[in-house]
Amino acid sequence: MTTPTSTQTETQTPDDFLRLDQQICFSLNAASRAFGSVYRVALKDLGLTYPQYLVMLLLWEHGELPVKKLGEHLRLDSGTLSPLLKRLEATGLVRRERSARDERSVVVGLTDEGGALRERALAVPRRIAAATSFDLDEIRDLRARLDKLTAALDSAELETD
Amino acid sequence: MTTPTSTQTETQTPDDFLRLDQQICFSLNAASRAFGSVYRVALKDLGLTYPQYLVMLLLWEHGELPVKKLGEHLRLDSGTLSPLLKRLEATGLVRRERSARDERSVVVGLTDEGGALRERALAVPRRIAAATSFDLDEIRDLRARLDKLTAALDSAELETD
DNA sequence: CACAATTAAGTTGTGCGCAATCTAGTGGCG
DNA sequence: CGCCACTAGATTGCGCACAACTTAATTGTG
Repeated sequence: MTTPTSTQTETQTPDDFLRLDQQICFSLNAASRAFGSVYRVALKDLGLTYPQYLVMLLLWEHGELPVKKLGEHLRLDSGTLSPLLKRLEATGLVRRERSARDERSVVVGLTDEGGALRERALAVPRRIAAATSFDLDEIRDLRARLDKLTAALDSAELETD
Repeated sequence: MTTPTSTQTETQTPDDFLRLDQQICFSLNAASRAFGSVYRVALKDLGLTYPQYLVMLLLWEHGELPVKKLGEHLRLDSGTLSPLLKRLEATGLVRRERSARDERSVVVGLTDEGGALRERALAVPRRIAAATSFDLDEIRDLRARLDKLTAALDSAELETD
């Protein structure tokens, strides 16, 4: 067993801190991956992965966006987006062209096929919502907490400490 | 802009469902990745990635475990664990040997170096906790909700539907 | 005991996430 | 104009997550 000998003094590091701290990030991770499995099934007949689906959501909403903007919305850099977009282009859902105004920028838009896929994607959210068995208020509340947590982590990262 | 023409009838799929549903899983994902960045920094001088750190936590707590048990605790299969453990073995923190009782099983244990690393790891939780700026109750509550969500997603997945 | 079904790890292949680096275009500013 | 800092994307390399498959050991059942 090797039961930790909880020192329990006023200062830091009581022995089982090494379990407590694991909790929140691990739970987060586990939930995220569990969602992944559910989305994987729901998105299978659309031929999309979850990150690809997120890109398509943005394009369905905004019509077209430069890679930079996609990255800002999704918190992803070009190292992740470039190959992902290349795959979406290869499957014919997306079109990429360099902006005329700024030759550095690449604008991503929908092909007809990509636009048409939206119809079939409308069934996805309901399937996901059913799988969570959370009501909308619960979801909203949880989301708010998570966003607050993310913001805290982001700003903590900036500090040199 | 292409503002969706919210149909708003009684049935499902009001148009912007395609944004709402993104929310919870995306927030989850974002929080998980934000944690990843913070852990990456905190674990850097230990020479561990976050998943490797989780394995070490289990070994520090339990002494040694078969790969199967590690996978159950972490929700990971051998496809992920085998190469990860091989890397930990290569850096000298971990020892792997086939069980004598069941030759199929591989038991993972700590080397002296791996055991010694625990001392330095004790500083990690505090750094992480500081970065979240959440108090313990908040953490506990959030964790409970996430675990409930994960359980719901897991059981939903089993249903053939 | 023999042999099929099950189980534990490992392997292979794909895609994501991210750091680090590279390329090329843009925008100052003297 | 010429040079330099900056910016947008792409590329490379590594590790994780997971599906699908392989190999080898074990268990159960006739």
